[in-house]
Amino acid sequence: MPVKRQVQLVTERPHEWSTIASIILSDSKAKSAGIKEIARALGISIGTVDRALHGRPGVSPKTLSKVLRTAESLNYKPNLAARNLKLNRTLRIAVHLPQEIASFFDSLRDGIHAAARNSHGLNLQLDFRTFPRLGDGDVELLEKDIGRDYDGVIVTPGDPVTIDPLIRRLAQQGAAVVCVANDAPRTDRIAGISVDATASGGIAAELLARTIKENAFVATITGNLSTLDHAEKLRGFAATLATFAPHLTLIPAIESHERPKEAYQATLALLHHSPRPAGLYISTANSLPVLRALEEKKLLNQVQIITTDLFADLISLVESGKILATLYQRPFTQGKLAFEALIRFLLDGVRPDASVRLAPHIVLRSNLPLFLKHIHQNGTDRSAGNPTNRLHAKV
Amino acid sequence: MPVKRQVQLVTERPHEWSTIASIILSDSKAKSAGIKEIARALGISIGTVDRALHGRPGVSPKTLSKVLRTAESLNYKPNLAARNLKLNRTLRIAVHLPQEIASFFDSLRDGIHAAARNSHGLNLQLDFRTFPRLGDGDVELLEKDIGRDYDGVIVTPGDPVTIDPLIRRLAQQGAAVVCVANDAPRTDRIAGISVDATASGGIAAELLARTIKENAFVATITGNLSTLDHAEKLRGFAATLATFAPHLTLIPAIESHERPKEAYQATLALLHHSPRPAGLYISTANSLPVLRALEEKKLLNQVQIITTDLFADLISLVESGKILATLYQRPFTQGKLAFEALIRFLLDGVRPDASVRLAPHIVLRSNLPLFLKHIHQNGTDRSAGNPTNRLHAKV
DNA sequence: CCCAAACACGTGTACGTTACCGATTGAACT
DNA sequence: AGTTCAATCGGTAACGTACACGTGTTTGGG
Repeated sequence: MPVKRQVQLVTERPHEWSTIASIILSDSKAKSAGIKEIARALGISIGTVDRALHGRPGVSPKTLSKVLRTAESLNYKPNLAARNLKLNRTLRIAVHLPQEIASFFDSLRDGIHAAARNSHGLNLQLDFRTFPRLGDGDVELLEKDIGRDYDGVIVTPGDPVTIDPLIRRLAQQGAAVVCVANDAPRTDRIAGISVDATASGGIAAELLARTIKENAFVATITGNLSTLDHAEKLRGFAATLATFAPHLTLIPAIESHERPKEAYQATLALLHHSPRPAGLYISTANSLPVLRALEEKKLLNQVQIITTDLFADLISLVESGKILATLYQRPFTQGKLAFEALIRFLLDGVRPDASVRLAPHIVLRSNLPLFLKHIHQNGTDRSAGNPTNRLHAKV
Repeated sequence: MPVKRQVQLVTERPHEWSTIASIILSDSKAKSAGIKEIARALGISIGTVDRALHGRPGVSPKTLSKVLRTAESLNYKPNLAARNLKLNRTLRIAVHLPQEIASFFDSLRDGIHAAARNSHGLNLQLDFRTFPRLGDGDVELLEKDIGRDYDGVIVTPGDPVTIDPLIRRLAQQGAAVVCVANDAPRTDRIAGISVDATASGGIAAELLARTIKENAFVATITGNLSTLDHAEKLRGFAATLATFAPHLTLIPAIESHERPKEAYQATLALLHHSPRPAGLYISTANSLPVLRALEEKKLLNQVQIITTDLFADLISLVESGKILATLYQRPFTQGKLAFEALIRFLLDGVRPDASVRLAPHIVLRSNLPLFLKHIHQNGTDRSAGNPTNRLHAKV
């Protein structure tokens, strides 16, 4: 059963909790006392102390202040184990992620699992919901969970027009919503965890600028400029280019709309541009059609390429130097941070930073091996190996 | 009071715990039962069930197997809150870190704090020990803690000759030791968390190789080649250079022994090398004397520089492009991971990977802003602001 | 002045688990 | 047969907290 009321109560009285938090982390010299000790110290009953500490009615102002004072002086620290036992709260959390781009979202799920594993001593119910892809089935699935009284929801918002109202309804209903991999800033979500898209574009531009020394053209291939993430990447790219790389000229962005064929043909068209671009920034994870076109034209070694994210097919291209760098968006970390922020809010009432922007990892040939252990192989191994093994492998 | 016996017991019987872990993370459909339900189902007492589940003596083999079977079928999941309440275990953990290089180790401490904050529902005692610098006071401090019966110790090992025996004694005594920032592989530490030094060197070489196009010399300035970390960085640097950058020639490494004056003068001497090196990799965090020498000779813009770590004085140099990149060793993450691994071992008996090698962050001009929030200002603000604020600011 | 309402506070129970003390059994030995 | 003793198991207190409920005290209005 969910614990709405309790959670809200906690949220309403943050001062008590922040005090407690600091006490927990304080020096070990101070022995922490329980509710019983402070009752005995004041010669009153533990019931009164309990009411006073929780701001419940039925306690006179004098005793209230006395209790609070001696609680402070005795270094009162609530025994969370006892509290959890008594309340028998089980946090219910739903996770809505797409199936598509498995290399990304499987790692993200792993990150959530890893964080959940670390939350000892509280029993939680984690419901993973999977829909085919962003914009395809996500709305229906999320709608179903609205009435289910979840304590928290982790979600990757796709189209703001359809998803934002749902998030607002969830929040209004009392659920804490954390966005991951993409943000929905115009909603009541308590946090959005994602990679800093502007910085991603900036890094791509800086790397190209440092690699290409002569005057040249550079191009970008993106997914969909209507999504915030892709637009910001492009803005960051263009801005850094304009500021620090006057010798590079930017060709207008090409949208692939995440369709392989369109990406492939747009790339072929791009290569006919005169003069041919010397650098290329592919800001969507769907880079394979683009790379295939380049390969067929034997231009993989002529054009400096920056890609996005990391998956099996990219590895050899980075190893061989055909890709200058790829910007890894750290899905594992994103999932872990999202879960931690959610739990911390639900349990301690601490509001996380509204938007957490991670630094993408710059994957080069020389540090590539460090990232391979995070990479999922092709989807087929999903059934092989028992769950325990998979979890333990991802420490 | 420490919980040695309990912990060891758990470690001896990992099968039970891994089963439980998988149950916790399993689908929500399966309702989890308590010790009471399984006792009732078998018509025996909860005392017997408890003994059976924990492998304690006094249970006949038949009932033992019966209990284990029905525990499995009923999806038994121990209520950790109740367990913690009853046992009233308080984990005692000591953290031994140097004072020096505050920008690094303060962040590391913050990471430990952040992870500790996330461990809800268990009361732990965190004792931070601080000594002046590696090799100066660390041995004495660690020796004092050997008899104190800690459950776990996080330590940055300096000189293996003096520290390794202490770690061995700690481990033999029952404490779980996690090394951080530097490893002590020839001991019984359960894990070592650090940045992949070989990759760091490789990245530095690759960045220089991609930036410097013509035939040239490159140099390295390191701290102390006798420490594993610095030696590995240099090996990685030389290896990548040899493999991928035939146009760059490596000047023999210069050791600063972490002494500013020595570093300064060695740099001046280096700049008289003919031809003057076009690239420089400073693999120690003590890069300021080197940079000062370069500045005085007006060569900051002539030489491509890769530094190590990130602190206040480096920021403007990265911003202005005088430093090509700095390799950030992510102390916050190191501390967080070290603590998480330790807790997971103590509570669940899960042995972490013996050595975790993090990927360093490549900090360029374009992604520098993303890292500034982790950077501590100059030491003076340490006293300002109450602890609560500092903790909450570092979400 | 009295009764009741409002208020202040104490008491008791339950949460699930562990640790401990007895109770019961059965076998071995005197 | 009586005694001892180990093996096996049941029963229960206690961990610290939350909350419902009961008791005692003050207040206010008729």
